[in-house]
Amino acid sequence: MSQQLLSFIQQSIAVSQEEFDLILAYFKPLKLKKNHLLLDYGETSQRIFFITSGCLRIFFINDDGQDATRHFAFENQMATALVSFITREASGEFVQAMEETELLSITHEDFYGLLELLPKWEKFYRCYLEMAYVTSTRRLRSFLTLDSKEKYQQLLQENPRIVQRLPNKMVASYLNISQETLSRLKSKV
Amino acid sequence: MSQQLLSFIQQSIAVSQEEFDLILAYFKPLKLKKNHLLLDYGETSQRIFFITSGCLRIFFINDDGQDATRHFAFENQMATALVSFITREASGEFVQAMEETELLSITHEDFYGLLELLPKWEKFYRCYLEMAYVTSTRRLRSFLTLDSKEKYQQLLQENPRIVQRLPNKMVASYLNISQETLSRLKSKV
DNA sequence: CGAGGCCTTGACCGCGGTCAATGCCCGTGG
DNA sequence: CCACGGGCATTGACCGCGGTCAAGGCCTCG
Repeated sequence: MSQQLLSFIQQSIAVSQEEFDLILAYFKPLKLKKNHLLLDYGETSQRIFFITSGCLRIFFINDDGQDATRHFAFENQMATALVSFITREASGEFVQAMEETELLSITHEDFYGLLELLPKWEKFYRCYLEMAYVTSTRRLRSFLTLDSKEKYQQLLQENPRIVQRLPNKMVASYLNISQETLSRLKSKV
Repeated sequence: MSQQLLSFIQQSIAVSQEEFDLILAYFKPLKLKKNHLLLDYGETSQRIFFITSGCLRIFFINDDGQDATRHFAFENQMATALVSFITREASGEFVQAMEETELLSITHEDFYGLLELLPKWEKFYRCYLEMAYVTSTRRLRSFLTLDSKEKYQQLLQENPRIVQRLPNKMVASYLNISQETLSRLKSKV
């Protein structure tokens, strides 16, 4: 598990063994059952998670009680309700385990503490934010320019794992279309 | 003009006069006429801009030739086609001056060079990315959970400047609704 | 074996887009 | 200074994508 985290970090920065030990000390392992809610509406996101196995889902719920999925994160990815994590305000996002999931979690305080302690952690976080921003903007673009069929086809091409691994209901929520529409789309192609 | 940039930087980090002189040396002033296209489709975003007066618009064009506005940036804000700026890939986004606009521009090379030269520039950029991410995700959320009327009302509340200062056509493009729909919405409320 | 959740399919409908006509404002040139 | 033309806003008529509601079948898990 810690090996996975090391590899993930080394995608952005080089760290020595001592530096990694320092970092790792702040991460606590956690094991979740399927459907466990890690963060509820109105709570402030106090931790960021590195997933070693399983899958997390980050989603909104709108006024009618419909949910809209903002993001799926799988093993070897980092995730949280990032807006609340950054702003320290109550979250409009939920975080939930889609499967039995194992992760390493670090608190906001320790994470930002590392930014002071270890200058290269700034770079690590910056790289993470760059990727998160790129992902978010690509997603924004797909909603601004594609119809539901095109969104589904793009998802199949760029992120087939989501379609393969998760129930239709969740895929529909990710594309922001109804389950029925997704079902009809699939039967056509 | 340089005073505006200094204030902007000092919102995230404290800089000495020498540090600011070092930074400022990389920024070149530029004056644009209304409608000038700063970045065209397929070009790679080579510069990031600090606006001292005027307004920039960052937008996509979809297959039917319709445009969808991702962002408006006004005086005392920084902007660019950030995805292309980060990834160094050809941009799917356009950047255009909405009004006569004056700005300070720095190249990608110099901007990333400063990250090495000046450790606190990492923090400045990180804070900028945090804000950009929060803005982008809030916007994503509004598309995932609101209908056109709600989007317009939210815009009126959170960013009235856009409605006051820009033509309807541009406001509609920002909300990703047709000009006609926006016109009907306005006449009702 | 029963119950509940998920997927599929059909019928219906409403939001918002498209097309078209008209009016208004404004910049440009004769 | 006025005449003209082009871009923008408004309004009406129409329509299609995709949502909602409902019924039925299937699979999973207790």
